[in-house]
Amino acid sequence: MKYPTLYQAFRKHIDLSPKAYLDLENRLIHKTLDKKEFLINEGQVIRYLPFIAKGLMVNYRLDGEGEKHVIQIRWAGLWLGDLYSFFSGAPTKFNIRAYQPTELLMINHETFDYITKKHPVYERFFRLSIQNAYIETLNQIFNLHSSSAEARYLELINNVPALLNDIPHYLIASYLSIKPQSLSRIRKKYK
Amino acid sequence: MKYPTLYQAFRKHIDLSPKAYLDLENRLIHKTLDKKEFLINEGQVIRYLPFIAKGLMVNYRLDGEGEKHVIQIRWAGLWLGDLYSFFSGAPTKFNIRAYQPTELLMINHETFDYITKKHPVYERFFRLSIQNAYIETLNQIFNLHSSSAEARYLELINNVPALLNDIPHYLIASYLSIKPQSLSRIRKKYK
DNA sequence: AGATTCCATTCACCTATGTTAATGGAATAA
DNA sequence: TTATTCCATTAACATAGGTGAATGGAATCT
Repeated sequence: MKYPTLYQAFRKHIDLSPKAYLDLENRLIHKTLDKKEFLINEGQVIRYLPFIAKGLMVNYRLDGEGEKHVIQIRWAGLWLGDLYSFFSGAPTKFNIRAYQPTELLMINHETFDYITKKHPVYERFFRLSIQNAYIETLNQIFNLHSSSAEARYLELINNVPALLNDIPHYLIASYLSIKPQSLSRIRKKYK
Repeated sequence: MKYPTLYQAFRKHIDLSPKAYLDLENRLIHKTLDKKEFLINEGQVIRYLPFIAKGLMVNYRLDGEGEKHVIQIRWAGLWLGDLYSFFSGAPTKFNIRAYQPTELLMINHETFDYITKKHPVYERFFRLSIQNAYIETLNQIFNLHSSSAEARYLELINNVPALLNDIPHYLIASYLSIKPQSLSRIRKKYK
């Protein structure tokens, strides 16, 4: 078993035999990204379901003025990507980029079809994954509605204290939906 | 066929024979809600997947101060509810309420299990539905990040002009994440 | 019908965050 | 190493949206 983190990620949601896991593990595509390297850009079709084995990735969209808006920040142990683009074949609207040296384990369509047919428990896993991703974004909307930027900042660094050292602050500001200057202003209050 | 709207909703995503559709239609639970009647409240477990045949429903969450935050507004032809609560059995954090006389067609667990086993195409439909709901919320987050309240208002009434007559303005304000006074201020500009 | 509650609107004032510009240090490139 | 770009921070000023209070009309209750 080369990637116990991945096995654990599955076991959190489904009852998966080591054998069924290894059947998948042997088919994974391993990909390494340097700091600031892109996994995918707006307009491309994503052909993989990527799991972050190590590192940190940021998912942002560009608005009409070309301004970046960070929608997701994801780290080791999590999936990311654009499920819609993967399943529908439509070009993505997202830009997904590593901000630390990152290792990905990726499932392509062929492997996805194979393992969900061979081990139906994986089908359940991916349905649960989408469901969880959906719930998480609903929470994110609720937070944007109900908490101030300051409160969102405090919650974020409380949950993921390492974040401030791992990515540029302007990306954290963008994720919080404020400008870097405002983030600085908030941070000053807590020094 | 009693509910062509529902059949159309399925046909938008999957290739469904009338026979397979009728097999479901006969098992639907029909529910009528009065104006302002709740479908479900925070803390309850939702036991159905509801489709809106007629009317209009609002989904909101309460924050720590007891303030309502409207997360979704949904109308005829759409599904709603809390997929997470339905599939996991966990109590919901949402309050779902009709704001017009509403008719729902609901699928319970027994029916869900039956039709997805009998007609696997339904399985695909529900995976696509979750996926679409997920994409929609990602868009909602992007809009909250990238557009002003004024721009979000203009987009909303452009997409759903009837909304202003169908629900109280304070709910629209909440959905836009502003106060009713601010909505009035914006509306004044466009008279 | 009359009383009551609810709701949209307006106004004056307030606050959080945006904007523009400047600075210096850190990271990167030559 | 030096030059250059990038980034976090600060400050002064600008603005979108919040707050609290008042008003009048619509809807609901008795």
